[in-house]
Amino acid sequence: MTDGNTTLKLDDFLPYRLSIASNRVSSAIATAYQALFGLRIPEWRLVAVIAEGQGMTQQALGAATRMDKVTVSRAAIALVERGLIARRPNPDDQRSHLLSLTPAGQDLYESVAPKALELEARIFAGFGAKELAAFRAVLDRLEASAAALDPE
Amino acid sequence: MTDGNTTLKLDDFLPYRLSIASNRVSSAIATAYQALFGLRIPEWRLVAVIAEGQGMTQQALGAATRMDKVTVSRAAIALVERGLIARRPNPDDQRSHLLSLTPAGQDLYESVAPKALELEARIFAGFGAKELAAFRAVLDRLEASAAALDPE
DNA sequence: CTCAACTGGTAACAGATGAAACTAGCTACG
DNA sequence: CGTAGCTAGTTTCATCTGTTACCAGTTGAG
Repeated sequence: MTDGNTTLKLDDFLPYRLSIASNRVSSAIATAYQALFGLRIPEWRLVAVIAEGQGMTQQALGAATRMDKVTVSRAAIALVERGLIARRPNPDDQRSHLLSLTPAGQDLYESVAPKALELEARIFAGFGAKELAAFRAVLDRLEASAAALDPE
Repeated sequence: MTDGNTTLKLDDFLPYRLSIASNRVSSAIATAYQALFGLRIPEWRLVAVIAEGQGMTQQALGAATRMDKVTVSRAAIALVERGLIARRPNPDDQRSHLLSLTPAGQDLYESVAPKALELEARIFAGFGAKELAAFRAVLDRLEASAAALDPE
């Protein structure tokens, strides 16, 4: 070491670790979904949320999935094209549609969901319940505090 | 609830939470670096690693930062253009260069590093040391187990 | 009414990122 | 040596994601 100043080991920098870990996990999941169901992450997220609450607008879906409205729009179009979701006109607002799963979409969801849980279990295997709960809690607070800093 | 089947609340799905939190944090950091120093994340990562170990090849930098060699190449070119790093020929291998910080790069690093730590502190404010250590440990194991699943 | 400001959704555009193709240099084995 | 196969780095191309611009429809003030 030739410098006598502030040093920052990248490996000790938490935002970096977080980013790496998250990218690895996302990539593993994306690969699996793509291979198993031909779904990309935004599409799968939409399916999951619509399955819990049929008849939502894209607006609501964007809020629920934290995705941009553009991303939601594209995913929705792709899912309609594949016959996995259907759009009903919204009687309260001509501009928007209410999205719900078609029978095919419902079927897909029912095979995707267990697979998702299994994948999650495999990735998070070897962690204790308390450990995971703590991890989740940190993520939640982190999400809030980072959002507060970034006025985007 | 009208279905009697497996349900998966997206909000309970850890990979999703992880991805959201990570994106928020990365975005906050990217915004800050861009505004303060005109650096993008890959560039800043390179600076940080080169500062710890001058005279590395891009190959080595890629391994250290977990970034693609293309990303490293682009970041290196951008940093050279700005006069923040210099490339020396590698006497052992004509194909590769050894990268090190210029005085300007060193200066920049010395003002970036404290700022980075401060940002990290702010984002992770309100967490206990033990909590953070546990969080870090989970990230580490996660990184490994996700990488193992994704043969990419 | 009707006009201005606003919102849901899409399209067009731009930036970031990774995979594949390519170039130049290295290494090994005949 | 010389040629086949490999590696460091760059370029090219496709893909993903978000910002901006835009259109149709809605709401509220007058």
